[in-house]
Amino acid sequence: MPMDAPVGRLKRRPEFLRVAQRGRRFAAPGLVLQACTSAEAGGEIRVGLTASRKVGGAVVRNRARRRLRALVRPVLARHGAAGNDYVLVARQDTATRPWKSLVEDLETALRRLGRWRAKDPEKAP
RNA sequence: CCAGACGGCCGGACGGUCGCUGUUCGCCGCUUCUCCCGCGAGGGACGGCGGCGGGUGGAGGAAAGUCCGGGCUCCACGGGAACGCGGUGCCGGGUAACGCCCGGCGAGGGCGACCUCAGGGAAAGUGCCACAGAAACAUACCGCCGGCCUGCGCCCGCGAGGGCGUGCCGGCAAGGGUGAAAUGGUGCGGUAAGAGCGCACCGCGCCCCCGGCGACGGAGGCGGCAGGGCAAACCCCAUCGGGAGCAAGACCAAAUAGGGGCGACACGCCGGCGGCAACGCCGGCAGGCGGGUUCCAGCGCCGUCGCCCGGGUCGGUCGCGCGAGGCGCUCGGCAACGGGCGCCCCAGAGGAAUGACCGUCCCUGGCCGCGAGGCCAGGACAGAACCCGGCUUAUAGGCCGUCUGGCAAA
RNA sequence: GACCCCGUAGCUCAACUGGAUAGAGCAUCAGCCUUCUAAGCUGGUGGUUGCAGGUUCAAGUCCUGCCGGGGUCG
Repeated sequence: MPMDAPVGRLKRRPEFLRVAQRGRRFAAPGLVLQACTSAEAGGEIRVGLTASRKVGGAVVRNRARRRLRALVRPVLARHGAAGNDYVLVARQDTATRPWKSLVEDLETALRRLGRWRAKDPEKAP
């Protein structure tokens, strides 16, 4: 069983701004990932979710944010490097994109930002 | 069967794997205050927090727009009235209340079922009615008629006389023309020409009677028209309204700064003010502290430490889910709605949960196939933020009931 | 949560107290000028006045309900 990192939440506006300004970002078709090393995070990883009004009405925004949250446990907590703050930004296609594509979007985003963690934890030091 | 009118209802269904959250039960761990037992170490009770497991609940008919009406909370206010401002406006009911709903009246539209609209006052006053037109609320452009008449001019005629134009005085408002609108409409009589001048019918106003709680409807008589439109122009009349809003409001309460109290230690000099005094306040000097060190000058600060109190910010808790509550039956009422009885508890988040993914089924469309069927798309409008009653707006598709007009059959 | 303001030609703005073909500048089109272009001159096109109802003889203007922008306060 892979070791899932404990997941914290980003809630306040300064935390989002810090990740946006000091971190790296990668834009996939279904989502945008921003990542930033964080001393406050410690051994866990912290995640923030964002869906702006550009994405759609309240219903569409809620759906996009819920799908992004559903991505956190099976992908980000399992494969994301600990000690980082992540921000997942919803795009216009987030609510309608096929689920498999959305998973691949997040995986390639983690790889491109150098935050990919191997699936098998026993081989890691 | 076709076309249509009105009213009501639903707002995909089932299953699986992972999650979030409220509540409840059990077990485990930690634990402040309070209470109980114990000399004590400690144990227990009620709670609180965390974890695990089980049960159970978890977006809408519009949750939306914020257009009205309330509950609730705080503020203001002795009561009432007047003024101002804002809303509402046929009548009668319903309701906690409403600008909402129901039933009825009136006007307009539709073959019809039905739909749409709305108070009174223009004789309380002010104002506006462009252009056109003579004139828009007071009048006469063209016109019609009479008189002066033997006026004047022209023409016709042998003549008597006649015609046309024109001047003055007077009568009329029928016709023409303008306009959205021109002083009731149609017909007959009447007249020099006309006119409600007279008459009949219709309209209008007043009076009276009948029906109705009423808006109003109907019948009769009288008056002869008593005098245009706009009050979603100002206004008058009637009636309603104190202001703010859950970020209301209440409670708990870090760090820092500042305020107050108590205790310990420290506490010089001069001047002024108050006071009997203890003493307090102010100003100056001295003193102490502040730059890596020393001196001088300048600047800033002024008892020090400890404990406590109150206000208050971040933060947290409550407000916050039993209510003008749902569902069923029944009674009264044409209905809106109300009464009675029984059953039920039905979201409470906090950057913000109520879901993510997969499968089967159900609709709709396209393609393939002779066919059974298969494949691929799509399934509306839209997300609670203190809560109710309405209104308005958005909405794929479907279901039910009543009624109207046709066609066909019996 | 409580409010306010604005929507007029492709763009920027007018239209008095309701009054009749909704104006102006830039842009655009055509012509003149020039060897050509620009500038200049002349003329033209271009509007469901955000939408739907209502009041009125008449609505960009008044009333009601929507739609879309922008802004204020706590």
